[in-house]
Amino acid sequence: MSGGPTPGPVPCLYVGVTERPSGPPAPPLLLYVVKQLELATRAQLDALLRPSGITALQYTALSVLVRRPAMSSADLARASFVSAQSTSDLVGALERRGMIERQVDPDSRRRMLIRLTAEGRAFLAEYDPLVAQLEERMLQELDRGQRDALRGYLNSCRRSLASTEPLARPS
Amino acid sequence: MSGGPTPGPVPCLYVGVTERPSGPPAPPLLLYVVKQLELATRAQLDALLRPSGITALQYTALSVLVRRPAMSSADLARASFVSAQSTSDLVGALERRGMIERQVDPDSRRRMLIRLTAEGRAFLAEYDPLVAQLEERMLQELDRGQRDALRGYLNSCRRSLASTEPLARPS
DNA sequence: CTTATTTCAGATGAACTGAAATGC
DNA sequence: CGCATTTCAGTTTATCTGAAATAA
Repeated sequence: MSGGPTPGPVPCLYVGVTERPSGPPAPPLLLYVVKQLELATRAQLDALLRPSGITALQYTALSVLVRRPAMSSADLARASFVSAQSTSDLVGALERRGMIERQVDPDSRRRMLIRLTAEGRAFLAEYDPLVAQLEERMLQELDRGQRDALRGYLNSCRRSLASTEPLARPS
Repeated sequence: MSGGPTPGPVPCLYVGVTERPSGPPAPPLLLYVVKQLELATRAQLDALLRPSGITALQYTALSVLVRRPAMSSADLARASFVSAQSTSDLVGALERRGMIERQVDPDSRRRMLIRLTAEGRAFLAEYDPLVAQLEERMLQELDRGQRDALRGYLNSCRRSLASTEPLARPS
């Protein structure tokens, strides 16, 4: 607080999210809109994948790993903005499911490099069209230029948040 | 799968996320980029709010409630793409913290209408500048027109996903 | 000795489903 | 009775922190 208790009437503030004296109401924070969208996409991706027993998180991890062979669990953590402990669990689950296999990095016997198995690739091949369809549905109102712009803006936001944050070390 | 086991070499697929024969690698799914951005924002919002004991989720709920007085818990659930049970917990926590108070809807004695308390408004007033600063940092590379475009695209995506989904009933 | 990677154990937050009570 | 709202109880998923073992 900054100016005392102000117990009775509403303190009238002119910034961000709190109330304004008149005029158009403040739009929701983009932070909030992003969260909502993530919630909606995850719910639908989960529903889509439920019969397979693979979670949305595991699927997105596979979709990253297929493009970047020979990552370690720690690499994946850095790429995903989460702790190494979190990805360790995730990678363990995918390994038990036979979707990936790991072998010791010849350059460092402490690291385990991840590779998709044939089963993992087959799984992605099976679900890829459905996921692409979900993404298409999400983007249905946007043309090609708008989609590219959206991608660029989202990456810009991610980069800006990562730049001053210790969680995101770009390896 | 569609054409057999293909055990040895990698099945070569031309859609979405799986590998292509050559050319530029497929960009990450926007679904994934959105998730990453949400993770980054929530981590930072949580860090920012940690001293207050209010979670990022609780804060965003307050930021919605300040703009929409006299909502019920069920209204908030519909506005947030989550189940009524989830918001019930959230609203209960905010009530115990003294941020909101509820009173029976005169039009329906089953409904409880939510109002921010003076304490809740003071809390938002205190943290609003910090949250606005976080949002500003996220958007630092984007000019006004790009920010408006981003907001519009995100809302379009959310709408498109909601339109065919039973979770989102527009009240 | 320090650092990075992996992993185990426990805690927490935040969603879900199912079920029950209440009011319209 | 049917439907909406709230809430209780239990479960699941996905993060976190702390701590330990291993390797460079």
